[in-house]
Amino acid sequence: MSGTVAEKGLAQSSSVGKRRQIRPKAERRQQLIDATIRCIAQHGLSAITVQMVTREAGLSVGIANLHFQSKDNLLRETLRFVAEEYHGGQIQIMEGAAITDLGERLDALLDFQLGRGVTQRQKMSVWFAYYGEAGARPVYQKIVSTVDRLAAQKLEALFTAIIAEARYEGVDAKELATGYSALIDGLHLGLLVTPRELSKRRARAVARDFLRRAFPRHIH
Amino acid sequence: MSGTVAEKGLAQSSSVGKRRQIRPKAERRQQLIDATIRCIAQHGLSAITVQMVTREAGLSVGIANLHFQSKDNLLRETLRFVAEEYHGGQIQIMEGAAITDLGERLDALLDFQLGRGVTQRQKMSVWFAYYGEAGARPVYQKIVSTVDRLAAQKLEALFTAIIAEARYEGVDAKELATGYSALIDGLHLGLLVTPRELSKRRARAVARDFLRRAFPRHIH
DNA sequence: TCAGAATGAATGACCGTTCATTCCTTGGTT
DNA sequence: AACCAAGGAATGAACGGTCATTCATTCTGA
Repeated sequence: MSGTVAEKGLAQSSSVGKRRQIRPKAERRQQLIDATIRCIAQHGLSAITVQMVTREAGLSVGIANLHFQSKDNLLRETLRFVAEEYHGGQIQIMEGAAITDLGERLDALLDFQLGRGVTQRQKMSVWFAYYGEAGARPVYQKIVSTVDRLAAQKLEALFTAIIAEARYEGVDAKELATGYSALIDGLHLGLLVTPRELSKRRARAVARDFLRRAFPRHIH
Repeated sequence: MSGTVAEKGLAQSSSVGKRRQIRPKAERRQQLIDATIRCIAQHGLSAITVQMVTREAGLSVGIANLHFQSKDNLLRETLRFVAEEYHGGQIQIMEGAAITDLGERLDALLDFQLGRGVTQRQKMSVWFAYYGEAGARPVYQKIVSTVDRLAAQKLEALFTAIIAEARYEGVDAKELATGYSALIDGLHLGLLVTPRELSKRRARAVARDFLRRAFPRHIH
């Protein structure tokens, strides 16, 4: 078990090399945020400790307060990172010039939202851990709703374009966008809490079904 | 401020009457569970302490361990209570003999799921606080998925009956039930995290729209 | 050589849990 | 009716453990 290879284990967690390294501030911050994400996924937001996070990052305790001033701030910045990553990915798809066909764009969005990257237990755990605290912590609420609003606007714009293109009738883009977003959130929750009942495959089918019902001429 | 009236404030939290009272075990347990719900909603699951809960209940610290053995167990039992309350309400509507018309039954279900009782910030906060920890705590996952499965079966049965009644075609009851449940969960999340963006009225409209699209002859 | 990044033992605050003690409540006795 | 134990529900000071944070010290890299 004592390998002479593998100097840096998964994210330098169990490095035997004791030699102290000096790295740029931005890099250390990201390193700590990544470790925080892994810890939240494994132990939950309520069980997390600074010792746990810094050990996971392969660094000393004091480093957390050196770069983030407080544990509270580290958690806030971690949420900001996760939120921007998720919503940034969505917006990239919705604004990207690579795809011109609106139906394909919808497909790409669904693939992203229920694909490998996002639906890892790790990511979803973190996501909902913060949602759970949002009711009691206005700061979290604000971070999430800021990025959320932007993504919601882009989605509504996409739906509006689709409706115009195929002249769908009796469909309200805004209401549909709200429904679709809620559906995706609910499916993520299902994947997290009842993975036995809901497979990724089925989640995709359910979301696709929702879109097909709304835009039959775009989704097959 | 020193009222001679109002002996029992909101749930005996700030009672000046120091006189010790002895009450049946079941009543004390419920009293503590109620206080726990209020505390989770206000401070979040990760900030909760036994002192906080027992003070909210207007009792002494030791009482929590007397009736629940440990804080962990108190939290578990609180989740069980909330989960059974919510799913019990749903099942009552879906099994109740009072309503015979299937469309009305659907309406009643939607009213319950997005109505006053369930969509209080308090209830939703608690609900998602536990969901947030479910990724890291198998016990929570199990409690939720147990009651969830039963409700999902009843919902699927209701949808199957509706489909049979009006001979809807190209609709899968199971898939639709999964989608509807996810939609409701997602809307609850929206009401909790972005109440500015999503009003209860709009949440109802969105859910109703989903049902109308699936069962046009039952929902108007 | 030295600015400042990184360390980790030390500190004080707070948490869950315990249990010796207090004091209702009940039901049997006078 | 009045009284009195006995049983056990309720209390809260005390305890051991853990946590976030600090800062004197060490060490690195330019």
